[in-house]
Formats: sequence, structure tokens, C-alpha cells
Amino acid sequence: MARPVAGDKPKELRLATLAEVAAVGSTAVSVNRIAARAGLSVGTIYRYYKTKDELLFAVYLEVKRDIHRTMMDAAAPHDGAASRLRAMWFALVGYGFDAPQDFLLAEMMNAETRNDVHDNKELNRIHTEVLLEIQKGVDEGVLVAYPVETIETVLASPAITLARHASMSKKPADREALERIFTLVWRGIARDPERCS
Amino acid sequence: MARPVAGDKPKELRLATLAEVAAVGSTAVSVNRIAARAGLSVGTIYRYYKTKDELLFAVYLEVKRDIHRTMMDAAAPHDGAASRLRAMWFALVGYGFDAPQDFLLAEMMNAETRNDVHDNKELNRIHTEVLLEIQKGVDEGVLVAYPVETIETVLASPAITLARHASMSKKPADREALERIFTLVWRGIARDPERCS
DNA sequence: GGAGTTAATGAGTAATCGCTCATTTTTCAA
DNA sequence: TTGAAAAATGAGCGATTACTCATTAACTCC
Repeated sequence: MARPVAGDKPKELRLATLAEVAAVGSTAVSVNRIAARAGLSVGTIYRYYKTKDELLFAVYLEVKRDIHRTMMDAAAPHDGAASRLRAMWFALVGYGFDAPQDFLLAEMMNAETRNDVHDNKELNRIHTEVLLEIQKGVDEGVLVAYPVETIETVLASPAITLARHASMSKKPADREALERIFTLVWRGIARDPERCS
Repeated sequence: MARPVAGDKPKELRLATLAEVAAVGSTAVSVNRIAARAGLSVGTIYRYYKTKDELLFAVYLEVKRDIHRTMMDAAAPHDGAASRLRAMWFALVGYGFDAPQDFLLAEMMNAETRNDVHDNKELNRIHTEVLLEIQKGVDEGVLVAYPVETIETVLASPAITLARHASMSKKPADREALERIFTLVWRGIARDPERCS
């Protein structure tokens, strides 16, 4: 072995890609400019990724991993499904504010129409893991006895919307408003929302 | 006056743009190819739109208009805010299935990071109109007495998610699943969801 | 039918695109 | 210190990009 990688190239490339997408939008991303932003030569990019699409997808995958890790870390200290899901929900929203560029790239790729982008093994694993958390809520009797995908849609969609707003406005989300929204969402999917009280 | 417009050029361009975006994804849209798809010359595009961005935004605006019109038409025959909002909700989901390409382009532009895309007068008007429908629900006492934006997030986000899924899978959404999801969402935002019954 | 007007054309422009590869630089083992 | 091996370079490739403009085609009015 000789000449090992100097520095974390993929990470530098990831940062540069995020900056590029944030700067010029999804319809004008340029590999040459990403290289310039990273302070690397174009050739180096193509050492690590075969094509532009592969680079974008790799960054996307890393961001999804990061979001998922953030959510699971937030859930870790909690026990019951209710408080775990709550922690994950707020972690997701928080991610949009803490890493706006990352979240926006993920959203951009999510809106990507080429369907081969979406059937990835790791992405499926991540998704399944989230569904399992919800399943736990159903099993514990804190959530309505509906299919997990149904509950996921109701629970996750508003969080994603809020994260997107946070990442675009770059203003910290109003904590009270977030609590209110979570309350309403939870009212919808909880088996026994503090009713008749 | 001489030589009036032959055919509805903007409409042809709209269809071609939608097809192009659906085919190549947001990161590779080409004006020349759009012209070819529309069976028009590039020059003609630039008679109607100053830049590529202007073309994309114009199509986006038309789609948003279309979605909004579809929702309002669905609401029209209904009276109470509850049934109006329900009709609008299902109309939005249905749009994703009926016009997948249109919906996907709208989602793509929504994920656009350049913020000048988002502060448009007509878009604001459309948005306000939707908020007003929700306000009516609050005033009528069928919805919780929370800020309309809060309720909107809980109500609209899952519908958008479902519409996106419908537009990507191109399979008709499971009607029962949709009903279930709407039930949960409504449970969350209704002032008195059939409780203690 | 001819004059006037304008929509539509598409070859062409400079710039930029994604990407390659011969070359240089950096590293490690001997 | 040296030679082999791999990492990094960036000028440059052909293709494609967004966009222009001199020209042509199609229409109206007199």
C-alpha cells in the first residue's frame, strides 16, 4: 500500500455538494463547480464516484443515514413507545433547522422522479426500523390498531413539512407551535388521547 | 395585427416540460429537449419565456393553479366546513394519481432552494384561500381553536405525502387506507371527534 | 395581390457540461 | 534512498447547454 487517502475526501465532497445544491438549485448542479467548492480537482471526484448521479445519491444516502441516526439517538434515552416516537418526531423537525442544507438535498432527491433512486436496500432498512417503532406503539396499546404505514403517514408528514419550513426560513421554529402540532397529530393516532377529561 | 398564435403554445410547452422533468429528473432538464418534445423550435420557447427558469416557474404556477382549482371545485357542492375540507383533502390526493407528472413537477419546484421561487403573489393568494377554508372550520366550531397554520400542517401534509406516493407508484391508492388516514387526521384536528361513544 | 406585421424557425454562439487520462505528487516498504 | 504503487491533478475531450437573431412563413387589412 502506498499513498493513502489524505483527509476525508468523501466528507469534503459531501459538504461541497450540499453547498452547490443550496446555491444553484436542483436544476443547475455542476460537478466541476462542486470540485472547485471542495478545493479538489474534478478527477478526484471520479475516483470516488462513477457518475454525477452516483455522487448525488451517495450524499443523499449519507444524509438519510444522518437523519435516521439523529432520530434514533433522540429515542435512545426513552423507554415507552409514546415518548420514543415523540423524541424522534422532534428530532426530525430539529434536523431541518440544524442542518438545513442537508435536509433540503434530501427533499430534492425525494422529489426525484427517476424511480431507481428509491429502491435502495439501506433506505428500506431505515424505513423498516421506523415502522417498527410505530409497531411497538400499536403493540403497547398507546396507538390505534391501524396498519403502521397508515400511522406513519399521519405522524411523519407534518414533521417533514415543519422540517422543510425550518430549513428554508432558517429561523428557529416556534417551540409552542411545534408542541401544538404534535399534540394534534398525537390526538389523531393515540388509542386513548386524554379523552373525556 | 397579423399572424396570430397558431395553437396553444404555452399548453404544448407545459406538457413537454412535464414530460421532460418526468423523464430525466430535476438535475438534467434541457430547454432544447423540451422544444423537441413539444415539436417546436427553441426560438419559440424564448418568445414566451425569457429564461429556462421562467419557463419552469410558469409551468409550476399553472400546476399549482390547477391543483387549487381542482380542490375548490371538489369543495363547491358542499356546505359545511367539515365536508368541504374533506372533499378538498381527497381532491388533493386524487390529483397525485390523476396527474402524476404535474404533481411531481410541483413537488420538485417546492423542494427548490432558491427562495425567490416561493414568494409569489398568486401563490400567496391561493394559500390564503385554503387557510380561509380552515378558518371557517374553526369559526363553525368543528375544528379545534388553534391557529389555522397549525391545523393546515396537520391536515395537508399527509394528503401531500399520499399524493406523492400515488404519483410515483402510479397505482390507484387504496381507498380504504385513504379513509383510515383521513379519519386519523380528522380525529386530531376536530373539536369533538365522535368521542366517548 | 401586395404591403405590413408578427409568429415561428433553427443554424449558430460562446460557455459550460460530464467525464477522461497522461502526468505529477505523495506515500510506504525495502 | 530508492522504486513501486496508488492518489491527486487539471488540461482538454466531444457533447450539450441556454440562448440569439437573421430569415422565413403565415396571417390581416386595404
